[in-house]
Amino acid sequence: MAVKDSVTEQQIKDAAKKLFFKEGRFKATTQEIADAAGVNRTLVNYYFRSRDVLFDLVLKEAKESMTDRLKSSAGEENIPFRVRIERFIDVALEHSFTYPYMDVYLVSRMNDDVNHQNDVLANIKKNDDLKKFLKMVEEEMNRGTIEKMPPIQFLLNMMSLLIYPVIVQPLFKKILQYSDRQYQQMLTERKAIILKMLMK
Amino acid sequence: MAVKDSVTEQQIKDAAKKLFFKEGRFKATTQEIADAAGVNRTLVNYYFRSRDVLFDLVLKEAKESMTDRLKSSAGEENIPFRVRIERFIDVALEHSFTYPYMDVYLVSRMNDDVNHQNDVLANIKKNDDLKKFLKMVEEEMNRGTIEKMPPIQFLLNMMSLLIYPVIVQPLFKKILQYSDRQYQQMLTERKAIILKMLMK
DNA sequence: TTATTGTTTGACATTATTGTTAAACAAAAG
DNA sequence: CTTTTGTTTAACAATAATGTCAAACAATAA
Repeated sequence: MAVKDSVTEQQIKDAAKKLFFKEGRFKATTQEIADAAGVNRTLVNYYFRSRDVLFDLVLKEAKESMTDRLKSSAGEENIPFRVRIERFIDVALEHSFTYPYMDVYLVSRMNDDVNHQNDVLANIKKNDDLKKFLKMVEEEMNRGTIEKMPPIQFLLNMMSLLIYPVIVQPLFKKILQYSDRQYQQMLTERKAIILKMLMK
Repeated sequence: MAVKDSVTEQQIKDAAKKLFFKEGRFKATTQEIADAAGVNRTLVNYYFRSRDVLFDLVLKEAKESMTDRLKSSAGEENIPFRVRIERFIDVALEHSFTYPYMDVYLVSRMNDDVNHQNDVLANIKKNDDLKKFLKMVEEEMNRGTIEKMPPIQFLLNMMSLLIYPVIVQPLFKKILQYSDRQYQQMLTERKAIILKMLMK
């Protein structure tokens, strides 16, 4: 038995994630992924059976990463709502610096999946954290610290303000002639702006 | 000479647009496009030389459609800023009902292009309407009707609040168990909400 | 040492899709 | 009527990527 155990398997998955989420190379072939992992191409088939299985696995982990981020804002502790939102913004920004292309990968693939009846989306609905968060939002509206509206609209606003600028990063960087550094700086500036827009 | 002139060419382009922007089938093959247009597959090559030429053409038109929408808000007429924003929201919402997948197609393709050094993005920067719009935003901030911030952040906020919910439509429809009709309804409700968030 | 087990590799088969070409076709012009 | 021009078609070639398989390999267990 080799010492490596399943190091190779992890290397392949990590290489795929790096290509997708850090470099935005969504059309990477198995050959390119194998090269990035420094292994033979057929090992992708050996460990994951098929390209699609690997891709769906990576997509699943991206999806989980997203719900985890929401969890960080809806978590159990008894902290003020404003702090929750701040925490969510911090987590989301930090995440977008590490994986600038994950969100756009998600929306692209979700779209494909709806057409291809994959069930990657299937188990999303049973999301208790979402319900919990929406309930907190409603309470906060009754308390008067945020504008009254259907709670789902508050969630949409928050996600929009945070994630859209990350998704359109390639486009806007070109339009504004910003460097990576400058764009990140601008995203960071958004924390205060977003907070002001969300809270009264 | 055939009576049809270049009807076929238009049929193919329209079929591609329909598949991409209305149905979200971004991975459509030339065969599928030809089928949707009701013509022989090789006519795609006859009229457009290659698949990529057709795809880039369609992308270019989508890009123009986007800048046109911005123009509708930065246009010459001397109308109040608030009305401009209202008009932009109306145009954007209407557009999203007709072509629900155009925005996500844009961000997906932009991303590919950055990696593939296509120059579809090349001529975007010379966008006078953008500058004009940002200038108006700045004036409005001095007038005190909108919160002070770097004007580009105002633009980002507006685009985010409008377009993100359209981009994540497939995902959110699933999560919320909404029908097309319900989701559209929710998007329409956003007009008042977005206006309130953008203007003091 | 030699089985055994899991891993890695290269050669090959398969598949899917695009692009090319020459011939058939249709309609108007000469 | 036949020539010309542009359009359409089917057959074929080229390409690129995935997936399979048997053999080679490495390391431990027997």
